[in-house]
Amino acid sequence: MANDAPPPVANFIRTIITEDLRAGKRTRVVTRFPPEPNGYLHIGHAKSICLNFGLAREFGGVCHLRFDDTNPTTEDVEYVDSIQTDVRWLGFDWGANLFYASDYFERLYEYAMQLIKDGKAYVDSLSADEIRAHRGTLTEPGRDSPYRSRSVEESLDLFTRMRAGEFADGTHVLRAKIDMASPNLTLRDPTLYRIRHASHHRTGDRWCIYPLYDFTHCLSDATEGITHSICTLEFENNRPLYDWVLDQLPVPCHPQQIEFARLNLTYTVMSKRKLLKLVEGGYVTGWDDPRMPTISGMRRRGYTPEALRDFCEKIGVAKRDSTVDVAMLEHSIREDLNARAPRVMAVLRPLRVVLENYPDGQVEEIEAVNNPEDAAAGTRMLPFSRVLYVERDDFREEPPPKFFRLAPGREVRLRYAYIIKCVGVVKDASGEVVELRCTYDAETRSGSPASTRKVKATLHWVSAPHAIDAEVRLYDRLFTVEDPEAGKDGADYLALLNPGALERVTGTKLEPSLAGVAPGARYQFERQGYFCVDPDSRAGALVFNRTVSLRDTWAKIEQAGAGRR
RNA sequence: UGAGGAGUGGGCAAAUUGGUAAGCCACCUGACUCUGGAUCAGGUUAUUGCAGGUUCGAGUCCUGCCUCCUCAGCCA
Repeated sequence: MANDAPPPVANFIRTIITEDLRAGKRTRVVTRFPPEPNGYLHIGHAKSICLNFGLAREFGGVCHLRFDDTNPTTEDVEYVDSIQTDVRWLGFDWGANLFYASDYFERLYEYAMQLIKDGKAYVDSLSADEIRAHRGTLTEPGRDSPYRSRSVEESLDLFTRMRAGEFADGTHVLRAKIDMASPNLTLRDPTLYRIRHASHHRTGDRWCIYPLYDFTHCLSDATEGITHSICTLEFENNRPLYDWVLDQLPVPCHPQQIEFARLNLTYTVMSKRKLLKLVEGGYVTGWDDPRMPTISGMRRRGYTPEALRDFCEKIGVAKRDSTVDVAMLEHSIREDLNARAPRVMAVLRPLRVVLENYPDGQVEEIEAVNNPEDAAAGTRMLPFSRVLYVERDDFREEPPPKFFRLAPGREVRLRYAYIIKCVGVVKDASGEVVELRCTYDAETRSGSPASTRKVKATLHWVSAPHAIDAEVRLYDRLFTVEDPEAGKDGADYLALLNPGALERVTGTKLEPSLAGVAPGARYQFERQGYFCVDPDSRAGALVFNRTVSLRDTWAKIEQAGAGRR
């Protein structure tokens, strides 16, 4: 269970609940997270999960997990399984409070029958098109269906036969009898039930009529004794209907619906429909592709539940549409991993270095700190030898201003080891640098008394004969623009996918202590970023994902310089 | 041009409910540093959508206006 939460940030929902409790309007807090099992959860859901489970915990209440599974044609057990995995992974526990709207189908049916008997619902036999035509527009009232005045007996009979399977899809629906002239379109005799001869992932073929959201959700909430039914802004228009249904029926309680703004993040999309398309269209490798804003994708990428929870707390909760800078998310994961991830040496793009004055065949054991932020993490030994690899980016034949790293004639320190000096550059026929000839200063080994000399840079390195190979996958933002959905209807978002969002780097050289690490393990590759072992890893063929890079001041300087030129 | 919502620095988001604009992210300095990381110290961005009004005093109250979002599925 998550219990490391920082002091809560004030938000309007906490204020409402606090006031309800104080005034005696409520005596306890029961919330619910009600996903439809038609897709994988994403970071936007994480906000809702943290809100609902977080509020329940904060006020000593409970939070239910309830699947809103009323549309058999789009839902699947694959999704109900993944959702449970994700919520649990995020650190929340619904205890025995796992529910399905489909478990309430019989009760919902009885409620519907009651509504018909009370003259508050009727079976309409108009086609979908006709119903639409009768609905009116935003500025014009709708017209009553000719079937609206059907007798209670006839509606009862028809509804019973709908359930019995006597009619084809689309031939009849059950509608609430409210007001076809209401300025709120959701109140213009909303459809409550439709016929769907489809098999449901839980109820199989027992039903061929399925209740719609507006009828199901409020009654499920009331059935479970929910006190605060928290949902997103687009349901604001539906609140009067939520209340209407509950007001017509003998329900055990009347939960309060409260709406908040859903999460939007820069450089990604957050609609299940769009994410599904990325998966089905093969634009990504699956729901858990590390480029995806899904919980499973982020988990695979190396995000921690702690970081996600911290992020959700930091962004706050309000009623205004907003888009959070992805930098905020990156801050949360860096903060968490900085404190916990063991440091390790990994050279992504190796450049061979030969220490001309280092004895051939000699190998020293060098002690390295596992995590400077955590003394308890201890130290480990690294082999050091005459031939090493350093990062290609750490060498410039013609160093630009403010470049502190290696260049001909320059000295740098090799982390935990010696200060070396570049005395020669070896190039191949095409002029590319393939090797650096360097000398080392034997007096400067880390920890030795004579090692106080300062140099401007410290490089990570790996001993060539001891290094192990790995593939490293570097991820960048999924889209090239901040708001991929900005175009009308977000139609063209696929054209905005970032082709550089995934870069596979092979031939990466790692320190030997990494041999045999298990999928999921997280490390900081010194000076580069946080990485985790991908499940694609095989013995002798490790694959790492870059979760997030380290803050990179040099990259900023270099970029600013490029901009000036 | 119907109804319902929302407008606070570059991005999020508070403001004890009329008392003189928190915090986080980002950005910029400087210190420190065997990660150009982390940390520490400091700094720049706000006439709170606009215009009036009430008041000793308004982000908070009143009036008018502007902008943005949601709703015309037998999706949720």
